[in-house]
Amino acid sequence: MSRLAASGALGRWSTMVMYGLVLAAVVATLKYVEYRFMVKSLSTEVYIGVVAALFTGVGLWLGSKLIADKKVVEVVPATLVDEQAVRTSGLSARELEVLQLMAEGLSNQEIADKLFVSLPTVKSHSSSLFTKLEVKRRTEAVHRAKSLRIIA
Amino acid sequence: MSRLAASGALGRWSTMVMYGLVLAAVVATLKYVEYRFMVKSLSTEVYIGVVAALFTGVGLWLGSKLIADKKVVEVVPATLVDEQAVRTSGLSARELEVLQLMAEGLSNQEIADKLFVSLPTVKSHSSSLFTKLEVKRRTEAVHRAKSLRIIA
DNA sequence: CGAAGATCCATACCAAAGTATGAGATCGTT
DNA sequence: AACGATCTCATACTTTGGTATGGATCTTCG
Repeated sequence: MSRLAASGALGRWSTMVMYGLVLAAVVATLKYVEYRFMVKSLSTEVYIGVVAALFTGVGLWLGSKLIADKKVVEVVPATLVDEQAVRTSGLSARELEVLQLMAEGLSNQEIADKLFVSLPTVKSHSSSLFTKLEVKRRTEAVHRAKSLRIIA
Repeated sequence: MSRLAASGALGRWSTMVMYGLVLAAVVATLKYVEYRFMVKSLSTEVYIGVVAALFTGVGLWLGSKLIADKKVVEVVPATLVDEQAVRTSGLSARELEVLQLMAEGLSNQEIADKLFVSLPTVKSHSSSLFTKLEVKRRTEAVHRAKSLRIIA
């Protein structure tokens, strides 16, 4: 939905046209005001101020149309893993696997079966994994890993 | 994090000041260019065009700073508890407390200390809690409770 | 009032988790 | 080739987790 909205909101082409038209309209309006009220000497600074304000608004509007939605698509998956954090954690591939299965509530024996290794091996991975995450228990490891976005 | 970024990114006050300074700088620059290159008649339209472009950029930038982050805070809280699920689970108040502390990685002893009860009491709550959630281990309980949105 | 559920605690016992130590095999890199 | 890291496994031991059983209050509700 967001992706469609982002790309479909405004084509590059029509955006440019609209843009030019708005600019022209602003200038025309200012000239008109100047003429209509016989104010010969509206200073350049005033023009610039008005235009600046107006186009800040335009930029804001454009931003909400083009950027906001895009940001959402970037942020929503933030509930997932942060590759950077995974690398920083220093966990090996195997340790990460064990950790993920732990998070799903599996016992060491079940993990061993699923990975086709022995129970001592899983315990070995567990211990080194706990050390790297600076925790003492599996539940703590899971909690920390989730808060660090190392696992989903 | 997002909340801090959203409110701390730009104070209303400093925003206005920056804004005025940028505007002043732009006008000054244009005047300088006009003087420096003896271009007496840079038309008002050119000024306006430049300023419009610049401040569209400013608006865009502001938008990305202020709007994007705001979107984030709207999206994130979607991951909370489902009161209905909590009631349906049949967990008592105390069992729920124990479960929540489990999810934070605390040991039974730590939970006992935090709730000012004995270790056997916590074990008692744990066991009945496991039965109600139909699990055998605390890690499994936490996993299930989270998927059911019984806990955050 | 009496039954039901919740909370609290205890003791005992078994299962699982975690630690310590050591060691063999593989692999990529210096 | 030598080194470090990873993966594997084992054995022994300690700690924590979980079950079973039972008992004591206390509250709520029909």
